[in-house]
Amino acid sequence: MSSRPEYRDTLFLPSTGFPMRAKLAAREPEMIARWEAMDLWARLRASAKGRPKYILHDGPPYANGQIHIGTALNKILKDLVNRTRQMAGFDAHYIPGWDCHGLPIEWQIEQEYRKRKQSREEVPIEQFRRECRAFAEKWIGVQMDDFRRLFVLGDWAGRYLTMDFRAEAQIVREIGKFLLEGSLYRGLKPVMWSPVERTALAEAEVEYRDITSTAVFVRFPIAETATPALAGADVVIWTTTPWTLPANRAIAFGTDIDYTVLEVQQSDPTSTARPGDRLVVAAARVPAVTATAGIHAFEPLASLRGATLEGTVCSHPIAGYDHPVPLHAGHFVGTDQGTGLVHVAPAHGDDDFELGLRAGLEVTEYVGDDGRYSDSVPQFAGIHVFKADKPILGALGERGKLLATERHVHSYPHSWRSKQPVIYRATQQWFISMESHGLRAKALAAIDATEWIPGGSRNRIRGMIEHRPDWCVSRQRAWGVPIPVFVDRRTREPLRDSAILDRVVEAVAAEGADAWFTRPPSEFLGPDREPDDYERTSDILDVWFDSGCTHSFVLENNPDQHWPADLYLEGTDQHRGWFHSSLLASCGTRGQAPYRSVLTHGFVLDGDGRKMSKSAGNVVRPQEINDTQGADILRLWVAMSDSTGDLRIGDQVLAGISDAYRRFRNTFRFALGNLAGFTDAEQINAAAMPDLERWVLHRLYELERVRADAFAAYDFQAFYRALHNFCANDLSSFYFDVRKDSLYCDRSDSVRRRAARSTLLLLHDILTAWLAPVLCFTAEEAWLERHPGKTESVHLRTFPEIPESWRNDALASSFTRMRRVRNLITSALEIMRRNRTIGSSLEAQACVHADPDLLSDIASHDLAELAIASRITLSEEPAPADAYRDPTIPGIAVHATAADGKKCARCWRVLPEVGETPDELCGRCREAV
RNA sequence: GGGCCUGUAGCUCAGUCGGUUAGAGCGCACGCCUGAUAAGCGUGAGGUCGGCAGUUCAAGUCUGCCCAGGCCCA
Repeated sequence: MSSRPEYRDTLFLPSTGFPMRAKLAAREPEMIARWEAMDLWARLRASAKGRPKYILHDGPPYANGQIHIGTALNKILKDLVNRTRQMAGFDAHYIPGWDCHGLPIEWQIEQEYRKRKQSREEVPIEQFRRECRAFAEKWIGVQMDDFRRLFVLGDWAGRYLTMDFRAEAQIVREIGKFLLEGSLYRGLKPVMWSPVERTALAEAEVEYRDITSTAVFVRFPIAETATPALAGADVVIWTTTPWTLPANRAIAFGTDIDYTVLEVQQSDPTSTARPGDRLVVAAARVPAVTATAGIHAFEPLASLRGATLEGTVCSHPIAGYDHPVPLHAGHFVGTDQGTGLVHVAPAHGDDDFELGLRAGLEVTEYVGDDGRYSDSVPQFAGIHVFKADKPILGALGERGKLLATERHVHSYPHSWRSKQPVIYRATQQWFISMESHGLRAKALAAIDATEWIPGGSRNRIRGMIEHRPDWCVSRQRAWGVPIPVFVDRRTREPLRDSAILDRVVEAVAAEGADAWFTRPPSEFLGPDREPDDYERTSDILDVWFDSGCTHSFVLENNPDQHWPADLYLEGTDQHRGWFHSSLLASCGTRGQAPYRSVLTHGFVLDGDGRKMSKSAGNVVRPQEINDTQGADILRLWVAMSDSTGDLRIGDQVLAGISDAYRRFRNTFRFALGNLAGFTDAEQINAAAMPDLERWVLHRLYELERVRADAFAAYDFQAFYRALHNFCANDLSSFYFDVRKDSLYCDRSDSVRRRAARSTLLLLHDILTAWLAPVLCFTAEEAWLERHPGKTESVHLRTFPEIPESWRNDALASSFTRMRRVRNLITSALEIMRRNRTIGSSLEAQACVHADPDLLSDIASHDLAELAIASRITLSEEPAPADAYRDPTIPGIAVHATAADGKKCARCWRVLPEVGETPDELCGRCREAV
């Protein structure tokens, strides 16, 4: 039984230059250099010339920092879409872009000034804008390097920037359309205002944090009422923002809320509530309010429904504020906290403003840009509103109107950039009306006409569009596209003149948005208008308007693209961001959405499903994965995750991805190793192949259908999971394992070996194409191993045609049954292995006992070959008692024993024929050597 | 607090119209092989289907509530 080492040299053992260890982190950059040297992008475009276009329009990342794992996910997903569409026969010309204007960049430049103890006001606006531009350029370079390191294919040389002059000019033209149409209007509205940054903020620029405020209970004496029970009483309001009290113009009550008029009988000596005082509060709040105010005993005098309060008028509690304070119904009033009576300052809240509109209240402009009360404000002029608590409380106390104070922790809006609290403040802003020209209706219709994946996206954006207020597009900042409007000094009306707009667009296209600020107004106004009659708007546009216009300057009038885009693909946060602003900008100017489909992906969480944050220390950086494991690992993670929901990434997840990667890689390695020296002459066609090979081809046919369906639905995970299972289940543990004997030991001219090698070639050909979109580097490496050439690339290929003739359902179901029997045999062998009767399965033989009808099906297969045993016999006789059975597979048993005969010194099978000659070889091997 | 979404094995995911004992791959444990070798093969363990209630002859699947997580908003 001794094996003869010299026979090793007569075998065809695998041989390949494709290493088992990938060394991706080191090799990937070399491969990128090679693709750039061969100008892969230009070759791709040339090869796709004339094919139908597929346009995925890139949502521009913001150019102010390193990319994070979410950015990487987004770009890799886009790349998967583009590559799979390109390989499916489309011309996928992808133009990446960047969002360049806006507050975050301005803020960083200002920070640099602050570090140098320099004020921004000392710097000319052109210089400031120049610095912002340089800052954006720097980060665009950094981000582009990272994207290219991930091997995201795109027109990097032709990338778009929202700060390109032609982009800025087009953005001016787009806002100009709203101006000329009349839906752009100027209005006074409370907006979120950051006193630190001195600008209005969009909701997207605000984050909520918990703060502790001094909440106050304030008494408003009733001055006029038709209800006798109210005479002489004080209405008590509660607010967490005492600084808004000077702007108070009304008090809101709930129509259906029950209120109590109570008379104080006994109170704490420190309390401002004196016996005999009468107070009005919601019945539900009486216990809380009296407790806070130190009222120990009281008498409820009357109880009345909110509606009866209408018509009652209070006087203002602070000296010097003599205006009446009427009571009005407000739908926003509740009794969860406070007093059930809400102080209304129309200048300082949305609800307040709306109530003020209905009730005809004055909107005060008491607070300036810097957050200080303006000079006209009695008592408090010049005081910053965040430092106003003390003087306001003092003024209330002077008149005995401060009933109580308490510390109150609540969530409050902050600028996400400066982390400083913001205020609601009435300011002059530019708005795009949702109603005046039917924008809301157009947008809703466009939502219905768009495909949303997953389906929940439609509901989400619909709800937002249905309820959103008019779009506030102005910002009192410098780094952005100007709102190109002249306002008539006398009428305060914006000038709507297309000739002026044309001149502005032309100037911006030539010298950038600076032109608006630096050119004399007369150049734009033309000879017929007197510059002194008009005021040039200095506001710039909300950056969401910029990015909402990318479709117009990237897709339209571009022969490489088309409008609308086939797909927008962004994270789920973009329902309120880019999906939203693009929809409004496009519906307002073109009446339809700029996209046919919108695909959304989730957010990346850590290994435990938690949000990543610097403070939690659970941030996974894509750059680090590239530099350690390789971009192919990161790409495979994307392809094998369900990106419609949130994704997890962490050591354990990445370890799993690495395992999957190794399976794919070793599949390539096995095929390549066994294809050494393979030539066209050796190849045979499918019809001449054994059943085993034809079954492999059938499986490829099935996978092709999964592939086509999955890619069409952007469900990459479904296909790559199926492919991974195929490599593990069907190839490695079955087909490859079975065919090793033939590949290593058969004569080189045997049909069986030739069929196996032909199949390996097909597998190599098909799997390199199928994996090319994901494992860009590895698939290329495997492809070049058989197709060397300076300008050769797997990425220039399309998906191979899989012939319908490979389909063989009957064979497939027969194989399914056979593999069940095979499992039974391997289980039986395992028992012998435990008993130390055998080690290798080739040391065993087995007899399969079964009913005749079962046997006839099994008999069509060479079970010894398929189960890698030395002999399998079939018998209709009842099985011996110690035979292996599986209760779930009735009517069949396997009786396994040590194989009869001697071990062939070359192929290691144990056969009776070995030893008949002195060479200790089986018949097949004797002939082969 | 509101809107949208997610929750099945340690991980990544299947699970059709409600219908047998809930599956796969990986990982893990144990064993084998040493001719894919920092590989390969086999066997096995592992689940209160987030929880509770309801509808039903029957619920991972339908309904309600709750819990946890995410995005957006307040």
